Amino acid sequence: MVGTRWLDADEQRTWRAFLAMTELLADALDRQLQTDAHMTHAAYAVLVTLSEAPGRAMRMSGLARATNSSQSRLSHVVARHEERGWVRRDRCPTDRRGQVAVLTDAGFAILVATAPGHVETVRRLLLDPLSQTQVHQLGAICQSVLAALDPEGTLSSVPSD
Amino acid sequence: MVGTRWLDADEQRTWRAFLAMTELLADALDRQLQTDAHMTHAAYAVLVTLSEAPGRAMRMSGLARATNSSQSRLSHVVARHEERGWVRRDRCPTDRRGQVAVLTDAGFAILVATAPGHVETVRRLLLDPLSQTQVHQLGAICQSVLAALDPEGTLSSVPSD
DNA sequence: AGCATATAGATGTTCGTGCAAACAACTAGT
DNA sequence: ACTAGTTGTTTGCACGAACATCTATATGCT
Repeated sequence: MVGTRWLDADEQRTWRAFLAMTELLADALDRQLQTDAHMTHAAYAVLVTLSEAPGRAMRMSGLARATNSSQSRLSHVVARHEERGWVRRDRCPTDRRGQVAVLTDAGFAILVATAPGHVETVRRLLLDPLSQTQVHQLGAICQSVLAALDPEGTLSSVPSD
Repeated sequence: MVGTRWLDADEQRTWRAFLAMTELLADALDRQLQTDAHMTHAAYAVLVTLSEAPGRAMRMSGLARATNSSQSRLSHVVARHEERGWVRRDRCPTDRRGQVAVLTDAGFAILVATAPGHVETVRRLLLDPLSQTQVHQLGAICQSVLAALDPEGTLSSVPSD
């Protein structure tokens, strides 16, 4: 390929700021969850998603999609949660290959204990520094990029309306 | 703590879209670099940063700061680069504790070969889906968040003017 | 029915990263 | 010079994540 469309100075700045921002933010959030709740962000996402599901239960594959996780990663994450007694695995009644991950009361309690600190961190590091207008702009921007990343809106978790 | 300021529906949507967007984007970029260049993003960042430094050389600690990496991570990354002959480690003339990482010609050649594909991916997945206005908005947003994450602008790499 | 193929999920290996510890060399105060 | 403390860097270890592989069940086709 001959003509690479390089980034101009402006795009360069935006891209690098974006990169630094997302890396530092992810690091900060991971560290918060790790030190306060001995948990990965992937692990936290599983608890949140289950807690919002009907019956606090979900098929493994659906849970994987909902948390933007590979099946392999989810399987490991749920295995760890099971060892801690936060999640239980039931056999799926309609498909004998399937497993249903169920959030236990202990798991829900952990989430209740963990969520405030996490939300507070998200607010402090991402939302508070922005004006309300910027928050809206950011929302629209993310939707646009998601549409490009995810051609056939597989993300039921992020409705656009 | 009694009063957690939970996210309202709007903030919730924005935050989750942001989360999904950054995760999917990072995954896509990592995969691109991995399959096309057998390289981590952290590894790529080191090559880029060195290539822009005077003499294509930089002290380890400065390189760590410039790439938003921990010293430990940088040490591992540079070790791998050294094995591949892309980077060389010289002793620092002014401080005998220090090491200077130097990009070799081979390393520079790899970067030249890798950059176009990477830039193309960044453009296709992030910049192209956005209007020019949105790119500017995103830039401003990132600067604001960075300021919060990084109280005393340690990031010389992202000037705000 | 019978076979190929696809899907759900688990497992093992390999690799990158964080953390804490180790060590060397610099700096400041005595 | 001597100690105390700090800084620059590397290293060992433990853990999470990606990828490929494997087993079991389901589905489609003839």
